[in-house]
This record gives sequence, C-alpha cells and structure tokens, in this order.
Amino acid sequence: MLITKAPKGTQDILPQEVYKWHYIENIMRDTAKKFNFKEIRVPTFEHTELFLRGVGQTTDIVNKEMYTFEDKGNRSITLKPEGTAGVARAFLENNLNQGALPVKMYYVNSPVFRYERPQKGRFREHHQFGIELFGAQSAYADAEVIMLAKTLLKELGLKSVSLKLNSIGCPKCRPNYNEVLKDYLRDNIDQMCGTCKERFETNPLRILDCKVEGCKTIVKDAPKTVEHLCEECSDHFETLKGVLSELGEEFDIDPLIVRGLDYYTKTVFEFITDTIGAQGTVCGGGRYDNLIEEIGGNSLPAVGFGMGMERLLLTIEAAGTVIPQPQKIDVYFAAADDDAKDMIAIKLAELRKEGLIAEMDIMGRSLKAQMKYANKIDCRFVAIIGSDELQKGTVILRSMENGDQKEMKIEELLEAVK
RNA sequence: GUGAUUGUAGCUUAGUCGGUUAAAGCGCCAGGUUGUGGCCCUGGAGACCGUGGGUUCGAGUCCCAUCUUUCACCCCA
Repeated sequence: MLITKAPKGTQDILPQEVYKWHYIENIMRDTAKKFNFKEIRVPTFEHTELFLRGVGQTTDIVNKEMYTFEDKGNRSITLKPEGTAGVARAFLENNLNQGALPVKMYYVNSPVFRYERPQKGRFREHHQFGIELFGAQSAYADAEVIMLAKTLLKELGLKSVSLKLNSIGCPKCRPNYNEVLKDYLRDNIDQMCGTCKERFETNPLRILDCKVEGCKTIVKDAPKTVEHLCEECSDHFETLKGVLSELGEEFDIDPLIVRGLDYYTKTVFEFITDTIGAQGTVCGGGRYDNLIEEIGGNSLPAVGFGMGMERLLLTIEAAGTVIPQPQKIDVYFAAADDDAKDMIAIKLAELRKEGLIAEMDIMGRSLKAQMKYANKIDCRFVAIIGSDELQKGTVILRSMENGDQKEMKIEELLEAVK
C-alpha cells in the first residue's frame, strides 16, 4: 500500500502538467541570461556540517527540519534544506574566488528538503530557482539581484507580488542594536511566549518575527534595526533604496522582516503575495557578507535569493494566467490494413526526422479505434494508409479540425502537413 | 511539534435506524455490418469500502488505534 504512495509532502509532476514547469524554467533561464548569470548545478546532499555552520545552529531549519542521516562511511549527510550554502561551498571548493569577480550564478529546479507539516504552498520537498552574486559589496549588487527577481515576476505577468525590504545591519552594528532591543523588551519579557524568552538570549532579532499576538503587540513599537545601523550599513541601505526608486520600482520597508537564516547581513527582502494562502513568501533573500568566511573562505561579500517554484506556480494559477499549451501532434498514422504498417513506420521516421511530432498505432487497434484515439490525443492530421493506398503509393490525409480529407501521392505528405 | 479535517471503482461522488449480490456520472475498452474521430445508443472490465483491532448473529455504516489527505499554527520558498 505504502509503496504506491509518494512520501508525505512530496508530489509527482505528471506529463500533462510538466509544460507549466518548462514554461517558468525557460523564463527563469532567459531572465538570468540577460543579467549575465550562469547556471551552476550542485549536489542534492552535502556534509551536515556545512549547514550547521552556514545556515546557523539557532535556526529552526537546522534544529528540527533537516533530513540528516549517516551514510555507510559514517559521514553525516544532509539533504539540502536551502540553496545558498551548497553554492557557496562549490564556489570556494572550485576556487572561483580566485578568478574575476563578481561571480554570478543561478540554479533552477533545485530540490530542497525540509521536514515540515505540509499545507498549501508548503512541502517536504520543493524546488527553487535562485541566484547568488559573489564578490560585490556595492548596493548596486543588491539592486541587481532584486531587479532580476522583479523582472522575472514581470515576465510571468505577476502583479500580486510585492517587495518587502529591510536592513538588519552587520556584525559591527547588530550587537548594539540587540542591546537596544533587549533594553526595550526587558520590561515585557514575562508576557512573551516561550520561544521568544529563549530568543531574548540567543537571537533577539528573531523576536521581531514572532507571530504570537501578545509578542506582536509588544514588538510593534520596538526600536527598528534601520534606526540603529552603523554608517556603512545605513549608507548601503540608502543607496539601495535610491537606486530602486530611480528605477521606478515599488517596495515597502518592513522593519519586521528579519529572515530565518543566520547568514544574512544588511539587506534582507521578501516577495510576498496574499493570493496563495498562508504561505505567501514566493521569494526570499538578502545579503550574506559573512557566509563565505564562516564556512572557511576569505572574507567576501555576497547577495542572493531563493524562489519557490511550486509557490510561483500557485501564484500564476491564482492570477488566472494561462500558460501556453504544449504543441499539438502533427500527424497520426492510421493503418487500415496491417500490411501498411511497414510503410507507415518508414514515413513516420521521415516526418520525425523533419522535426514533426508524429505517431502511429502500436496497439493493434481497428481503424475506427485509431481514429478515436487520434481525436483524443489532439492531432492536427490523420494519415490513413491501407492496402489500396499502399498499391497506389498514396495516402489519405484527413484534417481533424474540419474533417476535410484528400488522397495524395505519399511523397507529397511532408509538404501537406508542414 | 500543536489544532482541526479527510479517506467508498482511474476521477467526482451516492450508500436511508448497522441487515443479503456496494450504486451512479465521467473516464477506459469493445460494439452500433461493408476501411475513418468528435454527438448519440448498447455492452464490458474495474472497489480486499485506507489499514489493523474491537463491539455485534451481522459493519462501508458504531468504537479504538494507526496511516493518509487537506487547512491553519509554527517556520519558510
């Protein structure tokens, strides 16, 4: 019973719907290409240590959501719970930091695994499109990354997705801010939820992200990260906002978005929609200037984002956007008699060689059944050949759209269906 | 991990206070004479009623457990 059931939180993408994926993948590739990002493909699993160090020990992802196991060589292995760490590892391992900077890379359809309770827009395995830009500390790099996401969403015709922007500072100013925040919260600590009490010590910034009503009201008037940035972070943020405004791009400053991964510094952003249920974050990203150093490299700035492809598809569907259907079948060969089959096989191969989509009966069906089948699979033409046609060297070509049919020399078939 | 929700043919569902061979529509397959689709008509295949226990003379119908579905919390894409 269980062997005919996909594991919880996973899903099959069936032949009749895969064209939707191809559609968004193509737009993703085209968009990345215009921005001169090159594709990188990295493993589906990595050493667990990479995520402990990269994503951060205090995060929920690392604490309770990773698919971690020991392989037969006693290595601790983890199915990747996000895309950035693996790409950063590959970047370092292959010495891409020794070449010309910046290095701009993207990935599509990259599987991501997290042990979660599935719900709308949330799965245990989902797929991400993402980009990573290594080596540039300028706010124009942030702008480029954000603009790529914006362009992509525009290409997909999505208007319901809005950009939320924030800056959470850097190792220089974050500690100061944490103190300011803790001072503010200290009086109300008793009224906050259990996890927030813990966060107060481990990662006070995450309290801003708490969804518990009580905590939300306490946090509402809390000091904001953007008001306590050091000069460098502040300048960076101002420049970014300036560029986006100059470009005429809309965004909201949301002081409460802080992101759930520890590697973020300075800029953080999310693209959010309210059209696909409770899980509305379609794209999330930001700057991670410390990650490369954290996993053993030199100090090197970087920015990027991850975009959930399932959520993107849900958003497209919710918007009522019609994704172009795949191409129709050009010709279906129907055999009126079995002795025509060899000739049909030859003509079939010829048409396919010319790039046409062609089929013949391989089920041994009657002519009538072949016609019905051809109708069902949506063909432009049916080419009928039986003993008579075989002798005359002809074929009957029937249009399945209007029912017109005529007999022609078999050599004329290719021209007629092109 | 928490709360709620679902589970009958491939799909969508019906199944009366527990009572004999579990229905229907769609889909699938085959026919409706002489080599041809879409409509219509006829027939056929197809269900261990999620699974395991229990109550009962008897359970798809009641009870328990478990798995599964879906939605929300949490978290995130």
